[in-house]
Amino acid sequence: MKMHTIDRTISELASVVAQETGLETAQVTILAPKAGVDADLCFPCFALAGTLKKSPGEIATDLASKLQGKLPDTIAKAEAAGPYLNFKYNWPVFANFVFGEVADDATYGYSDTGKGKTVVVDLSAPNIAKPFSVGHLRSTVIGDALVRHFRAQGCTVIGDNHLGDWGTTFGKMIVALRHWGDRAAIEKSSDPVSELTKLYVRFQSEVGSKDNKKNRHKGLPAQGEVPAELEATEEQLDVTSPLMIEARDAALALEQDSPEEIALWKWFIELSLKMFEKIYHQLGVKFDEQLGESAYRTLIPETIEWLKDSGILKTEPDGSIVVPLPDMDVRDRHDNAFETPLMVLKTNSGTVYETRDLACALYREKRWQPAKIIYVVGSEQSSYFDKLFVGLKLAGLKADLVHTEFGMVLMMNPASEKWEKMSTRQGRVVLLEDLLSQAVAKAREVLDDPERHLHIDEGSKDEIARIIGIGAIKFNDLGQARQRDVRFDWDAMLSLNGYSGPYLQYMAVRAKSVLSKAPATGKPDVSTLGDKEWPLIELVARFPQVIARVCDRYEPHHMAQYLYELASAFGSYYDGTRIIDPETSPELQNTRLHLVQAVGTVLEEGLQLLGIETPEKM
RNA sequence: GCGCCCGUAGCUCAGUGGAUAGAGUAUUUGCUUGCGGAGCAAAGGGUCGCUGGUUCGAGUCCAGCCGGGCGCGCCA
Repeated sequence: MKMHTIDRTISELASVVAQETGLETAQVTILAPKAGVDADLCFPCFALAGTLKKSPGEIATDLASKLQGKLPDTIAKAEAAGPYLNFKYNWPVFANFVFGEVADDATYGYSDTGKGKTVVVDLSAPNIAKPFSVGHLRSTVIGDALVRHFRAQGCTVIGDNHLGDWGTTFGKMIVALRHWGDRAAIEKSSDPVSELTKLYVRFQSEVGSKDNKKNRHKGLPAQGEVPAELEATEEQLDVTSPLMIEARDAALALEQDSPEEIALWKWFIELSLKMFEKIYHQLGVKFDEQLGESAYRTLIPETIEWLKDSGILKTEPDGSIVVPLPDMDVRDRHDNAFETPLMVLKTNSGTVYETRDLACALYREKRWQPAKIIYVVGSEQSSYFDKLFVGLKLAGLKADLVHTEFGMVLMMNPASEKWEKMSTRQGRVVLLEDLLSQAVAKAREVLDDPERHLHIDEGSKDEIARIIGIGAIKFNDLGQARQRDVRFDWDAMLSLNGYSGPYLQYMAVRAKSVLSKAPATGKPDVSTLGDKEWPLIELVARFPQVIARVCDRYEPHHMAQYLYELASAFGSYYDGTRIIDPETSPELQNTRLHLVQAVGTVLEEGLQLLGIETPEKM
């Protein structure tokens, strides 16, 4: 198995420390010291005090002398600093290995730890006939970054855009179109999808709410006195209203392949896909599969059989079929009992989201035998996924199931002065199209600024502005931990400075610019380097660990943070050190150019892993 | 009511049970005869929501409160 210098160093250190202390190698944790500490790696000795009956300080001193002569080639010395055993790199040796790795390999940082494993990433998943929301943008951007990172670990990755193209929604759409719609007018409209959305919204408000279920525990008034902002949300629909019954029947007709309903459904899809493709093109995101929920409907009978054979199905008195989780003594990942069953078939024997997700998982298992299926879906669905995963495990699915949940996008409500969910009805909403085009326009403004005297020809400005603007938006999302709710802020979203995509792109472009004036040649001579360069070498060496960490925790923001640290260190170095300088020795200049190349490579590669492109100039 | 997520600088956020809690932004001040200033250097700014507990050691783990968000069968 391929092992990078930094991992090899740490594992060799752990092994010699283990030998001297009697610990298992796995128990020895070699850490990176805090910033400001004069050491490169360390081993805290506190935990040994009990078993060795000595103070941590004594242990550290003892170990420092015992390890003399047994240290890895990349470590120059071990010394005690209070209760810590600190290690310092043998920089020239360490740097030589790192330079070798960056140069010899077109894919520095990649590993083969995931070789032979298939990972399915379920991402993006916009809904047909609805706007492409900012929430789906999050899923797209985070999912795409995960796809790329797992690929870098050697996994076979299937990025699957699980389109929301089936279900009762389409019954609602069909009913709405029949009652209030005009097909020809929609076709002619400049934005057909938003016309469809209007029909959907009208359906929701016509049906209205029944018992204001959502607020039943909060002591708010019931129907008739419901505050306007709580009206007609998805959860409050009166499921017994005539329109709802008509919609469920239309959805059932669709499931039974009724030609009229199928034709309308196909038309909705056609209109929506046109819009989606435009967005994906602009974002630079591609999928390996784009199977919507509808793709799994032929598998429904087989799925029901599968569940039945596992003996976990139960028919309820109302005729619906469920997996009765509360009766089965199963627990969710937090060890909580379930309160409601997993719905499999509705009273009218139609399918629900759950049915199609069960079928989908079965399909994926059969087709790819994945080691993991990763669902990149908002955190509001986490208890749903708890149920689904338990159902799938009960039925015998082998793959590890992971819900990489992310927070929702909140907007400031000026009335309440609180961060709240976006609301179309209150006009407190940001359309994705506006977001993307404003970001690109802002980048373009900078490119057109005459004071910057950039040497960029007009013809390539559009593409560069797209790369920068989209980079800003993607980084804004990927730069922070995904679990948190995102507070939408135009300034932060469009920021081109500081902790931002364009800053990283800018540093990568600067590195390229230096190299275009003086390319690195031959081999670096690390004996010429000094204290100014070692921190950059150390950062470059850490890159493989960061990729592993992102995959380990499904958290792309670790890559974002690392790249910022690297870019920032390079920025300082660049400012304080003249790289192309006739007064430095040719060996030193050339070695520095190799360093610039290594930094540039990692920046560009790291951005690539986040799905962010690097322009040639900016 | 039950469950999950979140609470760290004015604002937006990082933070592997380990050494003096860090960035961006905003504010203030410097830096360009130079490889690109979308930059660099520096200053000020903290009761890590509160109270207990576990631990040699807690922003991090546990419990209970407080505050915000989300969810709790035939929507997706």
